[in-house]
Amino acid sequence: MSGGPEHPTPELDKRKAFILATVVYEYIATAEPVASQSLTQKYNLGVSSATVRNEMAELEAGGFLVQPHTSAGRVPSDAGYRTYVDQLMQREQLSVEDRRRLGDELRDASRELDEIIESTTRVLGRLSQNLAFVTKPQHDTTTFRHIQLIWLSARTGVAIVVTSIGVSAQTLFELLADVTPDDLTRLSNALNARLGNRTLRDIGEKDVAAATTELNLGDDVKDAVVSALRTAASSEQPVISSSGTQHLLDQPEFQDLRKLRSILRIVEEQKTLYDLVADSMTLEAPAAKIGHELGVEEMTDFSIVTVPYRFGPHAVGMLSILGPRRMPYGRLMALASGTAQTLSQRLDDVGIK
Amino acid sequence: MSGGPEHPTPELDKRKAFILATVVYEYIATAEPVASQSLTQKYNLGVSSATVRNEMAELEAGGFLVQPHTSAGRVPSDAGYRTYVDQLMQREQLSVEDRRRLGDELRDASRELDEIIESTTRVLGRLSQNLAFVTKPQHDTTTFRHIQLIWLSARTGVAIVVTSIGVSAQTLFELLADVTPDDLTRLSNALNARLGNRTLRDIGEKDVAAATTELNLGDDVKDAVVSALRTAASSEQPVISSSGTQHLLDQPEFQDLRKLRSILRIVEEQKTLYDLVADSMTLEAPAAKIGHELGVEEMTDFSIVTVPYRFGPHAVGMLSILGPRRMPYGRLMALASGTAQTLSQRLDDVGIK
DNA sequence: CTTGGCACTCCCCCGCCGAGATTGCTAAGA
DNA sequence: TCTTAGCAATCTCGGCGGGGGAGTGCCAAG
Repeated sequence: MSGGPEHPTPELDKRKAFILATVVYEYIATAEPVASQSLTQKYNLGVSSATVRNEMAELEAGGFLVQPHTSAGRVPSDAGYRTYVDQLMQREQLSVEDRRRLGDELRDASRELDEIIESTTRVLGRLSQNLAFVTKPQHDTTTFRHIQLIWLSARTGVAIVVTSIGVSAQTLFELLADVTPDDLTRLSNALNARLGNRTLRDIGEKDVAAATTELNLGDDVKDAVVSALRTAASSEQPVISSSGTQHLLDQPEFQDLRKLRSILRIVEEQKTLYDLVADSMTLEAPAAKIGHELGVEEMTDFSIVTVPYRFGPHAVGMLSILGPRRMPYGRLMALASGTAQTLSQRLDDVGIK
Repeated sequence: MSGGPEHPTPELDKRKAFILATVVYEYIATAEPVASQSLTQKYNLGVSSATVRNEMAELEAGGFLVQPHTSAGRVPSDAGYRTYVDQLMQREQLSVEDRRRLGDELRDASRELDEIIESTTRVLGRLSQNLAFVTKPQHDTTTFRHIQLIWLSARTGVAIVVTSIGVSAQTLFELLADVTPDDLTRLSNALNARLGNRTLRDIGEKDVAAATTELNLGDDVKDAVVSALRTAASSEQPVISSSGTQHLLDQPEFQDLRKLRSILRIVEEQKTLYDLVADSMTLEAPAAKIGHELGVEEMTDFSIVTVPYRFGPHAVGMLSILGPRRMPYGRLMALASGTAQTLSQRLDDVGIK
């Protein structure tokens, strides 16, 4: 311990690192506190259980392990998992089996965006044996393709916005003054001519205003269109598809119902869930948030693995797996990555060139 | 048992009926087996507990009550609940409190169909303190308002169908031969002229064919339109919105996780759920299915209350509450009815005249 | 037919105990 | 200085048993 650097995560010597990694690995597999002796028996450590005990005691002092009670084995702490994920575990590739099932199950998915997302979520839930959730694509970086204003009555209509990834929104609108079907058709045409091939994000109010004033239409019409485009770009409360709640019940740590109740509520509410993963949208690699890192009291026993998926060059949504802290990070991160890749691929296939 | 009538539900004399009703009522309230003595204490029966015991023994022989074990009180059987619901309980009105909350929570709901359904589901889940699920409207009895075919590329496009209740479907289509934007516009106009004010159900393939041949468009175009209209009329797998799963965890009978797991799966799958309530769509009053009546092994501990909601003159969907068999049928049936009424009202307000 | 009384049954809670697992510590050895 | 064998101490967990209590069924009297 003499020359050790004073990092927040102090450097671990080789043996400690190996022991920590093994404890985490073993605990993930068995859900039982890991004893020094079982380690020396199962793994070839080259030292006795007494030595392992000493090391474990130091790992506990360093905050990587905790003991449920005096005469029990050790269990990883959040910091222990973190170190494991960041430094110790090997990055896994998607297993052949998983890759096959992923391909199989998504082969015959429909071409409809929503159904693609839903079926991807279901597959991810099933393969991960945890709760999977997927945010539906944000359209703000996708390319505008078409807007159609449909006349329903003198003062009502529907606005439909189509982007390169599909139909992104339909909005009912009400106007203050009468318009004719022809007004709306001409406005649609004007907007389509003007806005083509730009990303939704880049389309501003004045682009719309230019079209409406040209056609002598009121500001109420302009506002309706702007709001339709805005809704299309990103719904204020992003929608999440989720699947696999029942798998959580299988985890031994959730035999206690209290832990489950709040999770179910959070999953239904969606908003908290979204906020938890939102910051992972800009990342390249899969990210794991572990226990307290989630910053939500009720979720300290859970972890979330998140990875963005893309449409074209931009990340448009995220795929996540929610499970016990004791989750197989390596496999799930590989699985999430692989699924995200498959999904991105599929969106590119389906997308409108 | 000699001269007893051989009805499936034998006639109950007044006192038996009252005792059965009270046992059910009491068990619903307490979730504890009901003892003869507690009945005579809490309710003014005018007879002693010994008499009640005799009556209870006969009710058990008749299949209305069961005893968890020899020295326990009685619990209603499915038949007991059924008799209670059909003959014994009083039809409740929506309580003032519930009516107020219903109004409050749905006041500021959006005008978008999906959001109306979602928020109704959430409110129903919250007020019922059980799992609520609502089928999204079937459009086959709603009136056709508009179809718009949007050109995306020479061989792809989007079909949007608007009915009196809102936008009912958007479908991407692919064609075998090139078409121009103008082709699609003219076809849209032709279809709109031809199909206006008919219900989706009444629109047949030949109506579409008439329009496409008139414009010299191929059968692939016709098929695309027909399939869009068909999808709009009724999606083959009806979508269900659900809310309140976490309330099930609060029920004492579901402390056993095994019962919950299968329910969660069923709720996620949606299909079973839909099949269970589908036949209640044609009813006027709220219907209850109790335990075994649901016909699903994993759901024998549950009951479902269902009531259809309408758009205009037709039932278009259903609102259901899923909870323990021991649910307050009277209150929940009133709540479901009231919510359905509110929802129907709201759809009529929002619907396109 | 009703009712008070009573014996009987069964569940449930609680405390107790012993087995087993695992640790920390100590002292000897490399 | 690090490692290791040995050992006492600690804590959990499952099983066992008994007491309390709730509730029933039955009987005999009203």
